[in-house]
Amino acid sequence: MTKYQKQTRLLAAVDCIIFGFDGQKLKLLLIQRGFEPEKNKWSLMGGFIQTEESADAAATRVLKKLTGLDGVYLQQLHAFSAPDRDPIERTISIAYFALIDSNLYEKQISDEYHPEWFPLDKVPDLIFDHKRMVEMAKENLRYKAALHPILFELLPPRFTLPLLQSLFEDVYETTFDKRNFSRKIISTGLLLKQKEKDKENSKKGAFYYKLDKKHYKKNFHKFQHFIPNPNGII
Amino acid sequence: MTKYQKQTRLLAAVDCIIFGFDGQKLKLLLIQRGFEPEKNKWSLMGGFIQTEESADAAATRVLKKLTGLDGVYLQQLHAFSAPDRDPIERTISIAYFALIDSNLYEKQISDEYHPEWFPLDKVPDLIFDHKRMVEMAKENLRYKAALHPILFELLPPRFTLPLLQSLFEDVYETTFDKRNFSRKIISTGLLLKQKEKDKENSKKGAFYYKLDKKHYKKNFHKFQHFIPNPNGII
DNA sequence: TGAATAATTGTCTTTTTTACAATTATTTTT
DNA sequence: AAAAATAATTGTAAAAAAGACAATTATTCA
Repeated sequence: MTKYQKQTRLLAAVDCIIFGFDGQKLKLLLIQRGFEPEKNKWSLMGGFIQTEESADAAATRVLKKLTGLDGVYLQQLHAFSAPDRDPIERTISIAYFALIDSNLYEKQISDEYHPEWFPLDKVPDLIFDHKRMVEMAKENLRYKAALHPILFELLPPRFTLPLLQSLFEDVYETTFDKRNFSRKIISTGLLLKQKEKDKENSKKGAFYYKLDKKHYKKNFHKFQHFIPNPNGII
Repeated sequence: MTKYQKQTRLLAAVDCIIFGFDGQKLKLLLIQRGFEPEKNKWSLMGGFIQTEESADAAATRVLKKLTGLDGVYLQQLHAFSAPDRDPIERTISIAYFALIDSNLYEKQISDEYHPEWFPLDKVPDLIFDHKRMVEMAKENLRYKAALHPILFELLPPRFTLPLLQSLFEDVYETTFDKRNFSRKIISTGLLLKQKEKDKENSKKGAFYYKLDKKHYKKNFHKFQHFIPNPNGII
């Protein structure tokens, strides 16, 4: 069989922009790079794509290695490929972003990397083009979360409306009217009201809600805008 | 300096999903692959990323090689990386999609590839995972065009409302009410009505419109949905 | 002059969005 | 036990956007 003889081979990596919400602020999980170049500088968690591994599989592996978590929301963001982005050797990096409930994350699992959570407005200098990756991920998160119910991935299974609203407000750096917010959220039909209340954060207590998984999957791709029904679903 | 000694190097390519509109139908520009494996099978136009070239640059180069066109709308779609996607040797492909006015394209430029335009509902079998790339590009085009004024990239500088509507109808495989469509389009403030009419396609003639470039750039990123103003612009 | 053709335009109804504040449940304090 | 404090919950009216629906207009051709 022929081969693609004359072409350049190069390294391929993945990097993960890991968003987490601790109930207060949206944060980013960063590590201290464990090897040269730029050893001990802050960095996104990443890794090289292995011989028999897709980029998706590599990102899943890398994410699990750092957080210990499976089944996390993870999606490809963008491939970064400037020839000089890694000074040692040409490397293409496929960036992914992940959304996790940061309460599930246990630091102990990967102490090897000295991971830390940073609020989005206090992200330190990052190696290579990781700053740009983070910027793009933030932009994409806002874009996507305006149309799809993905921010729930950052919350525990049971959450209150005030908590949900504070998450949205943090993501979009704005405030919403409580009445309008709850009406809009409830009208999506995605939430199931629970009988129990969270009594930890207020005297009156706030009802818990859960996602209605059936409607969640069915409605995930829905959106309306210029085109009333872009996917022909309704 | 250290090197990333133990890692696998692999091939990196780009593939272009080229959409064109000829005034009637949205079409896809495909080529007949010029080398083994799968020689003479239908394929997306693609090429390997060169040593000193980013993926964006490679996609631009490849697109120009086939169409002769510069300054075309081109955006990264997704990186495809299944280990066995190319049977000869492991290759990651970064897919891009392009939007061109197919009247600008001249077949002669690249007769080497025997390129042909195919309506979207008559796309032949394609090599490797190119079918999947096309599916994803169609989906992404619909998604994005519902929120951003990118379909204009498929039209000549002057176009009529009936032509614009037929393009939207073709992209979304549906029909729109003429009155509501024009009201909505005009209300974006993106169009400048011209004094001349197109008299070729009807007795009455239809007024030409042009894009208002200033508003186009300013409003490109705007959209409204769940979040009234996700980018804090207004 | 009339018929044919396709572009252009208007209104009413329904739905969605927005702006805005009083009431309720519970705990803490007096 | 009553009152105060705190935060959650709920309603309504006005404005804007979307949707349904058909008559009129400009032009060419017979």
